[in-house]
Amino acid sequence: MSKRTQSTEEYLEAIFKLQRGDDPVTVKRLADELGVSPPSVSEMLGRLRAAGLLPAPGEGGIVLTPEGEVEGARLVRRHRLSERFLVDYLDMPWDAVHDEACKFEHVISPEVEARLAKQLGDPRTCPHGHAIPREDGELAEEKLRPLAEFLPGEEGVIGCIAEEDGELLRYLGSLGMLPDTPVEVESIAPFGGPLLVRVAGSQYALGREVAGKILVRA
Amino acid sequence: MSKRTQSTEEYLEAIFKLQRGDDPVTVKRLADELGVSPPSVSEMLGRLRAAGLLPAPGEGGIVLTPEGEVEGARLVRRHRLSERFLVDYLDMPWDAVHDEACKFEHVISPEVEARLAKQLGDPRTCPHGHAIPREDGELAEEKLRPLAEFLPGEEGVIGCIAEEDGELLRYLGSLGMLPDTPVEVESIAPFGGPLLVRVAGSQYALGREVAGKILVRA
DNA sequence: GCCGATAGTTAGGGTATCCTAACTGCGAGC
DNA sequence: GCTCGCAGTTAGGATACCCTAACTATCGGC
Repeated sequence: MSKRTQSTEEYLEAIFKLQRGDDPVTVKRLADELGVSPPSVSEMLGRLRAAGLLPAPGEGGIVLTPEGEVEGARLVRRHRLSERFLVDYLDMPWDAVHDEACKFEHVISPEVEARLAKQLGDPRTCPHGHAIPREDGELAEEKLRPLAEFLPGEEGVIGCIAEEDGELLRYLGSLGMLPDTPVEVESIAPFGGPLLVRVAGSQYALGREVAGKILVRA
Repeated sequence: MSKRTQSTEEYLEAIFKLQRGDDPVTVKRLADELGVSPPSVSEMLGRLRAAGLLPAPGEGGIVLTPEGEVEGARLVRRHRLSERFLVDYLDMPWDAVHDEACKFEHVISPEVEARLAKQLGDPRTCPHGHAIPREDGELAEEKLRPLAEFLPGEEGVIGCIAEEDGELLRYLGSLGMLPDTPVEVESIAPFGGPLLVRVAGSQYALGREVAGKILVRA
């Protein structure tokens, strides 16, 4: 009733994360997210339904049951705690920890999870700024706006980076654009051109694409 | 050429460990060690041979190739480093860490391994006293004698406990019989009876079975 | 020198996971 | 209102595990 395979956990987590977005969760999106084929997803959804993690047969789209929700949150919690651990204790660069944490999240028992959280000082966010769900699955989300939507003159504080790709994180890190850093949009070039932003006294030109990944507390 | 499944790694590690004993490694012993059936072992041995971790087809019994040897040592290293981490950083009891470490050892990358070792102060042994192989696979083993072979009046210092069962470890822990603790055999009851040992000023009666699991530096 | 026990392998299945190819079914546009 | 395209499922197959049952082969006695 409770030992999930690693694969099962990966699907659970992916559904949980997609579910928090605005768009409905589809087979296609899951397949893309997990890098598998649509039939593989269909098949696994069947197993998840059988396990009571998704509502039984026909209806309601792909939405986790309360049980699935809790387990998904738990996995996200372990993932983000692992990232914090890798950065805070092992001193790894923030752009390298996502992939490692993907493996760790599946081997952390409740006991280890609890001790790890305590030892890390019960962190509220991962190194990329995402909130860490609580043990009971509660996830306090702030409403954030992509920097790309800011108007010239607006300012805010970086909340999180909506991207786990190491390349981008390395780039942003080199600019000092980490969570909790104040930013201001100074001007925006027309025709989809770059944004001129000011960070810690320096000025940088950011493409719209990149600016869309930077979520800011207004 | 280099991504092993978890199962493969478990076999590798088991062969590595059995290989350091005096008896030859057999299908039967592996099956017992891993809790699987002999045919499953045969099958996996075929895969290990195909992967170059065991010598090719017919000859030489079950002995790892140099490559297999290094990978096996590496897994043992990760396992024991994990145990140290769980005890030293997360404060877990020494009798609970083996099972957790069995899971961790498969998700630790070379990068994480190196940082973990450094952060823990490059420990030489696991919490149960077993030597931790070096990165290159070198494993410095001391020659130890089971306490059960000691004669009355002999003394020594506990080297390691040859058992990962939590029950026994909990018991020994409660007696203060941890690695690096001095012990003396005071007398031995005849007819396979218990040994009377002195540890840190207290006297305990240990069954032969238990005393055989306590390996001591003479 | 044959006999039974034991180790090991072969044969035949089962599950979980993945894939590609082919089919279904629904809505958008003309 | 028909058709094309895309999402999703079904069908069929592969691989890595694991198992039990049955066969082989080998070794210690007598």
